[in-house]
Amino acid sequence: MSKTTREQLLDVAERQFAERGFYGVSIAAVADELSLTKQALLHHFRTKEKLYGSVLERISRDYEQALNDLSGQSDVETAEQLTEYLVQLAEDACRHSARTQLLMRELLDNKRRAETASTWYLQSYLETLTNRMGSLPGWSKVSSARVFARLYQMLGAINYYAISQPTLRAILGAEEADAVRSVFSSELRALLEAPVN
Amino acid sequence: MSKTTREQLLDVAERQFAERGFYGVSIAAVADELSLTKQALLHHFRTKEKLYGSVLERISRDYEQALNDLSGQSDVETAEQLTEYLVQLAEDACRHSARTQLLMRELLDNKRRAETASTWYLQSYLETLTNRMGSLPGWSKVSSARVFARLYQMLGAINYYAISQPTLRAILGAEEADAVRSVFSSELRALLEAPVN
DNA sequence: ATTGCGACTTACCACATGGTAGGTTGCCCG
DNA sequence: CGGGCAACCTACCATGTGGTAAGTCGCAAT
Repeated sequence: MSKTTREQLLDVAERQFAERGFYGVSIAAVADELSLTKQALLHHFRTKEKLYGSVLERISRDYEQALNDLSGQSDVETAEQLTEYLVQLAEDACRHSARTQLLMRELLDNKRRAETASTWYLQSYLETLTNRMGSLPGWSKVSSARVFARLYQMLGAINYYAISQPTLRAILGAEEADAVRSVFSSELRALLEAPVN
Repeated sequence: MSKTTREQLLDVAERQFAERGFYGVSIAAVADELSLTKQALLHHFRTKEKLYGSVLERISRDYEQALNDLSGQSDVETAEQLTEYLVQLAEDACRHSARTQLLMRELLDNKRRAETASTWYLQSYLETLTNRMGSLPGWSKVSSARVFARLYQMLGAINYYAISQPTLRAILGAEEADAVRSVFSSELRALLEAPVN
């Protein structure tokens, strides 16, 4: 059985919002891509804001689930597990760059936007990761601010690189961009071995 | 003597584009903030795209100059100099977060946008930095792809953190956010001491 | 059979947008 | 004094936008 119309609308909206941002997308354009009228879209999502919110909600649900799946695997965390998780995260971020882009846009916009949907999901996600990193052997005696700063630097390195892919391909050329990509994970691992203060 | 109208328009446009993105800003709103009509704005910049381009151009000019200023100071680069430059960059990025936000938005958009203005500036900027990092003692025998990957990770950590400031303040609370900020530079320095492959 | 309802449609509207056309004003230069 | 020009202005317009109103159609339950 194929996807429901609602699901397909969310797919298209997610991609368009990622590419052009909230204001750059018209609901008519989203509906049009499925050969529907915009009123069909408005039937499923009463307003444009609601559509955008649903897209965000779906992403946050997926992320949270992915984190829970990984979380359940073992009680004690080793440095290797966290490292592998972040490496995996980087690869996912590059693969599903649309979602990464959308979340980056949300990060830029949510100062103005009152909705706290993504903020809340980010909150629990960040808390979980921070706690896991803080409970690592080397980090046990470090202040939570330092743990968080370091974690956020890693996330920044990953997400910034992910959304830069098209640009990098343009300014470095395809072969050099591929070369960078092939060593990115290993450089990320090296970063994670940086000394702890 | 005060700034020219054109300069003031660029100031306002820069801030609004940073806050709401290209599509989220109307030229009328920009002009209105200076108690002008939008036709006054259209007199100085013939189209909205041209206005946006001029904003980008001004930023790129400033960045390039800042890099040149630093570049002229000495011929040989030490690891400490590069470190201090990046630390300084991080502080500037947080202080002038509007510009950082605008450039991040441009990075997200320029896949669609044909203008290569920002891409070109990024290109020479990145080349310069990569060369400087590659000529450091520890990095001399490393492939350019690895040098670039590592550099880009640092830039990602810096810029991502800079644009996240408001969100972090919201989810961490003011005091914890300040605590993170006060240790950010020192954690950045630690990152730069990560082992070289 | 009839009712109800979800999934759509066409028709319409108020409004904001980017941009054009054609002034008016004031200042500098000959 | 007078021409020209930069820096604005009012008036206007075509287009696209999000959203409302009211209907059609098919199907499932009563």
